[in-house]
Amino acid sequence: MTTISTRPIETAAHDRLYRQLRQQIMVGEMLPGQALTLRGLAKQHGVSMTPVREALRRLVAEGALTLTASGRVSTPELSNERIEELAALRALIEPELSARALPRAHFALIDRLSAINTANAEAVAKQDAVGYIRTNLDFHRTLYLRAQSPAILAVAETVWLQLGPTMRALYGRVQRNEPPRHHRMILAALRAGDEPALRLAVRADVTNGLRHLAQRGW
Amino acid sequence: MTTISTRPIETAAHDRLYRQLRQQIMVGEMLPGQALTLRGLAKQHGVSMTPVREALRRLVAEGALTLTASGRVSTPELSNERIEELAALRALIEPELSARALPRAHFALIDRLSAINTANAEAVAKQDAVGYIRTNLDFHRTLYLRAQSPAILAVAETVWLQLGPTMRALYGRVQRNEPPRHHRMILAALRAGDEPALRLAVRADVTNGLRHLAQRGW
DNA sequence: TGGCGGGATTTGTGATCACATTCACACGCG
DNA sequence: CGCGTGTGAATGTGATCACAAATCCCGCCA
Repeated sequence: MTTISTRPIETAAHDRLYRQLRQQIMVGEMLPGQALTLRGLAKQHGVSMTPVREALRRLVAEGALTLTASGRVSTPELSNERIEELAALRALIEPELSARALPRAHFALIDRLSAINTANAEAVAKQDAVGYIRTNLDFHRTLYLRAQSPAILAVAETVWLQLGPTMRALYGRVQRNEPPRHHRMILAALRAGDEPALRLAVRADVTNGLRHLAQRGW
Repeated sequence: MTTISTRPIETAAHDRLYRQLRQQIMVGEMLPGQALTLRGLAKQHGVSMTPVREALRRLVAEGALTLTASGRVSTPELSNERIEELAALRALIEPELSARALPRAHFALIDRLSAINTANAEAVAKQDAVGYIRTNLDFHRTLYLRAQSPAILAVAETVWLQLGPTMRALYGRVQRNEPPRHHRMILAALRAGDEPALRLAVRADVTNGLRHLAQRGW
């Protein structure tokens, strides 16, 4: 409407919108079942329906959003079975990523992980659900980036994305009083260079958080 | 242009196009590096650019197609490292799927798997690369469907999709003279109800086919 | 009072157009 | 003869419009 510069120097509008929504979904800023409309998002972001459509289509393809029979999109309300599957995927993939990262995990990385863990503790203290999820995922992503395995990491992030709204709904009501205890075990295994222990710690960390989800009556 | 029925009774145009392209890519009907244009596909399928855009965006999101910096889409030319990662993902995920399917794998299923294997052998005899890939994937999918784990199966299919063009490029030049020998081991393990053997056979089958890919100079 | 029917509104889908960038190819200079 | 360069074609992006289906909501009838 205002500026008709169809291809800005930076990134395309649909791509910016995609990234923004993806981030919001992954860290749990949206609750399960929240509806999104093309015109609503378009007006909200000052663009036309076209880029919104592309961004949503992309997110639906990744499982970040679900599509009703009539084409409406909303954040997913996961069934118990689906949560179990996603937890199983995390338990399969993330130990592998951590093992691949291990040979390249030096002191500087472990220090950064510790710092993220501290920020996580602060989010816990402030009862900040979104902050908790974000720092938790940051912890894992920072470690896995060292694996130099972008394709595997992408799958892991897709799983996180699908769990985003559900994680928020859970962590929003479960009273937490400390950061994940398994994070310390992960750090210890990294320092020791102990791959079996690392795999176990990562698997425990990943399945522990999600065990609670499936137990509640979703 | 002709029929202005924006929402047909069946499925949306972009969805039909998506499925068709996805199938073509997965079974290796397209070679790596093949370029796809919006207007070209639109004209080819008798629709406007809009549904084509959505179908392509979706396929790109799934990794079935890659996006150049200027927004052009083409089938991926995978690096050695990426092939290794995708093979590792298959090796992680598919044994799990087979193990989940095992308790529900009765005679009827094993018979169907044998039939698919026979069709696979015919494809080998006819030097039909696409037929080989299709029956091979059918073998795996038919087994995994019994796992009743749609989220995990979806991830596996996404991996297959990413490997599609590359598999074609490989199987098109490697002379095969028999169906995968591991398929018989899978069937034997299913009949015996032996989960460890099944996991091993599936892992071997999955990594065996792709080991050749990484060895060639991609 | 509760469910149901019908009209108004909302919403997704597809087509078409304008525009800027990118690509391809051939021409011309060194 | 090789290589950069410029021009025209091809391509992706975004906006806008028309249309039909889905949804919502309010009033009516049992």
